Amino acid sequence: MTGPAPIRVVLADDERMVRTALRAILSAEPDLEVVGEAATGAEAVAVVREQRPDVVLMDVRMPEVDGIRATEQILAGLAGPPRIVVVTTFENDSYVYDALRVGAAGFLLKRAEPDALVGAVRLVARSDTLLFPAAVRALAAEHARAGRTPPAWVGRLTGRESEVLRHMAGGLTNAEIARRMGVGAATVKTHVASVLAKTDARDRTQAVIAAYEAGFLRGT
Amino acid sequence: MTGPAPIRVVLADDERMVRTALRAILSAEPDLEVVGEAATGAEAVAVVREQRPDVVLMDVRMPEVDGIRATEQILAGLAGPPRIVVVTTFENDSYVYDALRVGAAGFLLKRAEPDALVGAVRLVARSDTLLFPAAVRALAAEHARAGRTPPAWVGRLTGRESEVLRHMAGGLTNAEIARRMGVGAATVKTHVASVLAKTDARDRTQAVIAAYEAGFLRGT
DNA sequence: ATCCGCCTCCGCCGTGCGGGGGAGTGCCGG
DNA sequence: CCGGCACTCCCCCGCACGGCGGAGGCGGAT
Repeated sequence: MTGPAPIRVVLADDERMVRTALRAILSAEPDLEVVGEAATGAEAVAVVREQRPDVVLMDVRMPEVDGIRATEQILAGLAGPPRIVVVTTFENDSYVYDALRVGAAGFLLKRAEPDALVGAVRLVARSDTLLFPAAVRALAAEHARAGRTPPAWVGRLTGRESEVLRHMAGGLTNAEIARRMGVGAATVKTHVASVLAKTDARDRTQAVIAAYEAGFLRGT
Repeated sequence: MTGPAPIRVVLADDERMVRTALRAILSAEPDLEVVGEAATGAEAVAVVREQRPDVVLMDVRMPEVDGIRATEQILAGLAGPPRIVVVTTFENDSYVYDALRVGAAGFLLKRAEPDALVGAVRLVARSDTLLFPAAVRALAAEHARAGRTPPAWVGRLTGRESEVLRHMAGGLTNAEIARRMGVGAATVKTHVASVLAKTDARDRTQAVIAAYEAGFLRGT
């Protein structure tokens, strides 16, 4: 039942006390083994390169090279890179996005229960699962807001009108749109007028704003 | 050491075989207890209301009421709602965003290892941790793209110019901006001209586009 | 003391833009 | 068969817009 090969973990945090605490928590588990520690980002990269751990617990705030950059370097430079769990103190830390961007496997709060910590380490070591706290909900909520119900006018636009609106949002003048669409300038004016009416805009600027707000330009 | 109260789990999936498999996996763990099953979203809501579980494993695709809507209803209607882990088959499922939006505590793939599954259940039951597969990386990457390096001109704008650009992006005419800022129309024209020059735009529409593209309106 | 950036304003001028009409063509569906 | 819709194009008009040049005050930096 017990895997003979323990999960090898490296700790990266500038505060010695935090490292000690983490080590104490993880060492209590028979299937976890702390194989290295680092106090700076640069050190973390070196230790990981040397120890080849399965999981890295990486603090975001560290002198010289921060945890994000260190994560980036580790994942970029190694063949079989470890799973990196970014650790931070505050929930509304904007680092979550950075952590995700650079390919961190997870994101944990320092205030998390020890149980959650060891559980997280086991999880990222064994599967392609990411761990994220409530902050991610904010991200998702924002995304949901951006992709919310498109206004009714989007569906009412005819093919030509949509095309014209797209060109308007590209910053083209009526004459340029006419040239690109192979029609007369007067025709474009008609379409623009229709777009303005349907978007309830009084000028092309407001129409373009409406297009952006509605996420009308998705699919570029 | 062992908590006497097991984690109560409800399974919601339209395929009987999946439910059986999940039940088998979870029942093998002494600290987990499957207290109910549901084959539709509506059923899931009813079962949860009755059983008050700690965790719900919710399939996204279900007849009548899908898992997302069911999650929404459960979290909206109950006082002490359970943690809901949304389960799906495919990784690039757009449901991740929906799951996050409606407040699901986690997101798991059916192809995940049994170990990961039980680990996930324990984790969401005990802590405020979210579980997400690689699909979230795409979300983050998109967010990173949207929040990429702001163009140089953003920093070059003076206070007044920024204010004017913000109003332009609000769809106001020069006269309206002048009124709102308590200055003369000529002054606004000057600022607009500066903005156009710095944003390399030839008209206000292009300037507004630049503002949107640069994420200049963040903080609204 | 000097310079420079920012903010404030003033004119003039050309034009792209938007509002208001009208009008002809095809196509689809009742 | 005819009405409705989308697409095409035309006219005129008023004006907000943007380009140009100029000017004065005010504060911080050198």
